[in-house]
Amino acid sequence: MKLSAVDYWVILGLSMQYWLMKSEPDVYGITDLERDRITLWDGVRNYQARNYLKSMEIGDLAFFYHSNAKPPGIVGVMKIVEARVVDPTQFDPNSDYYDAKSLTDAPRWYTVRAAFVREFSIISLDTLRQTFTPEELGVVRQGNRLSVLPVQKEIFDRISKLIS
DNA sequence: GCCAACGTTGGC
DNA sequence: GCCAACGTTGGC
Repeated sequence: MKLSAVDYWVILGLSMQYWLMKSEPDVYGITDLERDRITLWDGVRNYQARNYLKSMEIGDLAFFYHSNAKPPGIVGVMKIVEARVVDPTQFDPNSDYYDAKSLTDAPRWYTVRAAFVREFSIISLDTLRQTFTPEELGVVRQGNRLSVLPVQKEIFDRISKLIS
């Protein structure tokens, strides 16, 4: 019997986690990730989002969400391939994400490496609003600015069924 | 381009 | 520790 990685997770009693991560397609979109295959998710400078990034584990899946897009929405899936990576841009004075208050021996900003899994036709914010309540899916909440959000397994599965 | 939402900063 | 001012996000 051949076991998949997910089977091992189940056997070990580990639960896989699911996420939604935003990026502006003009800055870094799903086609950029498809080209690069793997990317370092740098530049997050919000503590709540950082805390979610820190709790990600290898094998977790995340929806790729295009923000500031016409229309905004979910456009693909990626897989976390490296957890708790120190975001190097915090120490780079030439970076937009430079943080002068972050110390090299106590970095403030951690992130992940994520790999391209698939792209699909957009599940628009409009559709997400029609399908989910703000309690079920945080991204449909008005005024939601968090760029990294957890997604419950049940909701992840329901979104997956909307993929055409 | 507007502006509501909301996180962060800094004076007190 | 409070909260006003300010800056940013992100939909529209």
